Amino acid sequence: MLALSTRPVVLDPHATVNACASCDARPHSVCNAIPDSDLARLTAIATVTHAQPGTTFIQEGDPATHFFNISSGTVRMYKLLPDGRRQITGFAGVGHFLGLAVSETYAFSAEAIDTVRFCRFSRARVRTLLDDYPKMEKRLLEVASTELVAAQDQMLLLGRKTARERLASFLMMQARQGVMCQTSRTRFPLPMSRGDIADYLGLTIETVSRTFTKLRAEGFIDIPSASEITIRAPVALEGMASGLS
Amino acid sequence: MLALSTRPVVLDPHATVNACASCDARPHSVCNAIPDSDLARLTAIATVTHAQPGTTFIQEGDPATHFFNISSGTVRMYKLLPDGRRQITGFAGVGHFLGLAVSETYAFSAEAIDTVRFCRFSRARVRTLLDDYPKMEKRLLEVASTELVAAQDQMLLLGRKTARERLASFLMMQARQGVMCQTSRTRFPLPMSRGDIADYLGLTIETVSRTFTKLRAEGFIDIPSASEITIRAPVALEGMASGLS
DNA sequence: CGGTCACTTGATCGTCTTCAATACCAGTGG
DNA sequence: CCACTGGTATTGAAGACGATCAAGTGACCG
Repeated sequence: MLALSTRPVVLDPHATVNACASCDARPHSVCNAIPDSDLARLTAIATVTHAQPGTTFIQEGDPATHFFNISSGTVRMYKLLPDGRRQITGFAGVGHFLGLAVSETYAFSAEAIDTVRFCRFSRARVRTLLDDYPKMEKRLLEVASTELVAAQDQMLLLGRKTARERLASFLMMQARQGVMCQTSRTRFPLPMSRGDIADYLGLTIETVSRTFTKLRAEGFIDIPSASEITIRAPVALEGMASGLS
Repeated sequence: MLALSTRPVVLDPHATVNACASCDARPHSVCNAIPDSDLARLTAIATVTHAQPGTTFIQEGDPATHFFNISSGTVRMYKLLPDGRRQITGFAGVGHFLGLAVSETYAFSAEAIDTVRFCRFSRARVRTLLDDYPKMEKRLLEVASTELVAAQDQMLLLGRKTARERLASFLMMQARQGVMCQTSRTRFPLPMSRGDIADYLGLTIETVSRTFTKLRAEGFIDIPSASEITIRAPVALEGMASGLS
């Protein structure tokens, strides 16, 4: 439950020539379904954009006009109840594809946590692109299926796990996906605040903080700074995450 | 949290000639992406099957060899923690497509609640079918996207709503999708038990029962029998469901 | 009828929330 | 260099919502 930032200030688009070819996100993204030779077509419909920390660039309920593809930074996706209660449905990093939906409006909001670079595609244009590249449609289906599985895991977490188990699950998840860009296998940054973590795990800031402190006191983790974590007992934490505590 | 039924007794498959053409589920299902003229191809790879109440026909962790398409009855999908805590991730009815996943194993289990009729398709065969019918792939992507949106709603419910709000959300959801097959717009059956509802909403049986009783005492609903509900104040309940209580 | 099973209701308990105070940290300006 | 500020994180004490434990009710069925 957190205060909201102001509405999306529009961002600073700048045209780019064949940006897709040199995009950092390409290897991790659905874009790799399009062969290098045809990359110009993708570049043609993409608008490269930045969002400053705290900027809302997708607003739940707004007409769903664009798709987004994150090329750097971290995004939080969330839904709100009228009284301000917030549920973060996921964090999106490099290569993540946002905006998949049948509905005419976005089903969630998305905010930049740190500075985020991303590509924006008009839905209509992507649709025509998809017709020519069934492989890309296959990739999207894969992505959607994978997210669905992750969503089911999250339901198990939110519905049935204790605060301790939730934190352990969260940390192991971060550790797993952090490995790619980390030197140390056990130490990684947490780009999001305690409030974000709380709203992602269905807890309060205080419970998150207390549970972190306890896990540290018990020797499972270390907390060099508020936004950095070291895993001390990965196996034990993995067990805890899956409910064997 | 409920006791588990025994492992899947295998079911009674019986070959059928062009079953798909007369299938009740077809209008509601992804199958309708395949033109009537080519329906024989679909029938050729489908195996029509029944499952008795309580039968587990998909087991989390088993090799994911088949897709399923429900033609009648209701199914519960769920995940378990090692100590038996259960989270029901969804109920699947007529036309629902199960088994979408990239992974080599099923991410959830599925059990028949009442007697369920469904078609079973080998994944490999469906894959080749998809290559010939890109329209079907599009439909699958739509289905996956829709489920993803529903999953996000469920995360909001599990992470941030009160017991009261969860029950209200659940009832309105049932009412919405029940309308299709119901005569009365306000009265509908609940095929699932209190235990199922509890495990779907992240509550206990007792809390579900108490909350139902309270909602009835307050005049929002009526409970003609344990497995039937009448909505008395749909607008108020809808508000409650979205957190305006 | 007696037995089973699901559901309901009641009393107590515990985990997480809420409310409140304090600590910490980075940035700013005296 | 240090005081001041605003924001975030931590810690403590009290409270509440839902869980747990336990008993009671009712329906269905042999």
